Amino acid sequence: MKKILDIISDETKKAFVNAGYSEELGKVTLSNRPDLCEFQCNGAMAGAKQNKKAPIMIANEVAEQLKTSSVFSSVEAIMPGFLNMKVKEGFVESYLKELRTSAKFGLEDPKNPQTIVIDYGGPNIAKPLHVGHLRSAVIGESVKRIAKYVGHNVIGDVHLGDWGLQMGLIITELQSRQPDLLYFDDTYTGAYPSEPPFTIGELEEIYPAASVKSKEELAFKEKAMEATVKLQNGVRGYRALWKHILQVSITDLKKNYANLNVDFDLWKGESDVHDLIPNMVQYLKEEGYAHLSDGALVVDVKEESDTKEIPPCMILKSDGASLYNTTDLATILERMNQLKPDSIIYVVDKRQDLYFDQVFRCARKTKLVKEETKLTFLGFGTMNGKDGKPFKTREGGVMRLEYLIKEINDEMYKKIMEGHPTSEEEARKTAKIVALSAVKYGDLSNQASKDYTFDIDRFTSFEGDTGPYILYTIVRIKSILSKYKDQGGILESVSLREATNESEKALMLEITKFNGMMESAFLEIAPHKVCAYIYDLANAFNRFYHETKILTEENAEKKAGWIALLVLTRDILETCIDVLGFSAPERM
RNA sequence: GUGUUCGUAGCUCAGUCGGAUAGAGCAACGGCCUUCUAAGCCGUGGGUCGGGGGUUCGAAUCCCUUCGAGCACACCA
Repeated sequence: MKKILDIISDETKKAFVNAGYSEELGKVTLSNRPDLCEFQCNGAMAGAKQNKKAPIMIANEVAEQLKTSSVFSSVEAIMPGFLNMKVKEGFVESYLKELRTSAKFGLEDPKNPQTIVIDYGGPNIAKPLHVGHLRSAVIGESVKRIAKYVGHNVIGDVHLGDWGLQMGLIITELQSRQPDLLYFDDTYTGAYPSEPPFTIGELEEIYPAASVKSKEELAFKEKAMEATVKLQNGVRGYRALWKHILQVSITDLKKNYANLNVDFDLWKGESDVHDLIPNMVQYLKEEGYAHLSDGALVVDVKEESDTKEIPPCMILKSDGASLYNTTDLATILERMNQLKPDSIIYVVDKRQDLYFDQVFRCARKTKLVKEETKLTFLGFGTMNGKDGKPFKTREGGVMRLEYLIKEINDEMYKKIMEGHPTSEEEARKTAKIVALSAVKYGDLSNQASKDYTFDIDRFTSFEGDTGPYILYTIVRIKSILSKYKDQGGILESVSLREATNESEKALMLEITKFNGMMESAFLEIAPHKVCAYIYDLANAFNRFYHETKILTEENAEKKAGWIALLVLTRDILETCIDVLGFSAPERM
């Protein structure tokens, strides 16, 4: 269905035309003076010059035209030429009634659904997740869900870092610890065990140890590089070992991502495109795109309009090895072949801006992507600690994501037990849900591209503009609805009524904004708009709640109308938090 | 050095691609629970939108300039 602003704008545009002015002047926006009106139109001022007329005169003429409108309850022309308008309660009521019966609260399905690949997560399988992975997962998941909700065909790909020197390091360290393993026996031709020769706990210890060793012992590093080449060349034992690493690590990653309510459609990694690289490189050479520069194979990506020097995109290092750019280009190639996306969105640290600029340009220039395919870099800012510097543990190390989440879960558990004591089991469960909302809302309510301050104290205090506040609002509504049912009310049979007071109308108007909000959150890839919206909606509800005694209302129809409004508010809030990647408990 | 992002209340952030008196939250202060969850609601104080120019009826928003901060700048990912 149409957005409410469009309906109102159409109405106003007609009035402008009838008064003898051009149509585009009739564009209506939300009021930025809610004390004066609900909607406003500034077209009279814009039209003053072209019509050589005082803006207030134009505004008056238009206001006159709108007097008989079925939409507006009042339209005032205010100096110097604002049109301040309020809409009829009945208009809002009928709009909401239609909205309530539509599939997505008034949001229309896209005319041309797109296939969108979202590349996010990007964990390194040699290392446990740390706080640096949080933003990509949280933002990417939300972007994915928003696009899905809007009606596109969306594929989330975790894009594992599973193919570099890191693998060689682990294998080499493993060999020095357990040289007798079958995997290192070149003469062995039988099948390898299905059980890995290490646990996730050991794996987590092996990599850092190997990493340190490689910096101290040149011989070890060389051996690791050798092992990497052997692995990439397909040496059986190494491949088998690598598969074990992958399997153990992915199991652990899935568990961690599941705790964050993040899930991927594809668990592809750099290794998946390894076999595509030789042909791709050959293609780039044959078509004359790539040339040698200082021994490395590069593609020039400079453009006339550049205001700065853009270095060429490197395809192969001077030693012939592939690198980050290579696998990313090959990944684009693979995605184009297998998924044929209209759009690929990368949710990556914004410091990689230049890299992706090079990769995108290279992919376009060399026609690895179709001209119509959109490549988008959604760079997110750094997660800083209270001191404004990148987030660290108290000891100054990198904090594991698991520990961070645990810390917040525990804090939340304490809070719940202080507030509304309940069984240990339920409190733990609720704490987990609320904690996740605190972390995710805290992240998503900021613009993705900006650095933001991760302040555990602030996030666990959950007052004001926070995830828990949103959940609290939902829980309040749920509580009323369940009591209504206890009274014998039937939620399915209630129907909306005209607003009878200011706060009720304000709540209803807030609901009408849902479709427009979701549309722009998708177009602008901006989950923070969803946050801003539900905060406003929750505020509108809480004001209404404080003014209105719902369950004790004697007029049954009136009460049912309010219940219908609550159901709608709850459904929209829950839809929004689902799109943000968290959920609400029944009680808290 | 070049480029880039940014600078809004004491702190953390919004500000609908030029509109009216720049908004929230936290912190401070003052009200509101015998009645649907007080993790809430209502109110008070707090700002030369980094500085200076310009564009126009009108600028936090657009342009120029200046100061300050972060980040990036081919064989790492």
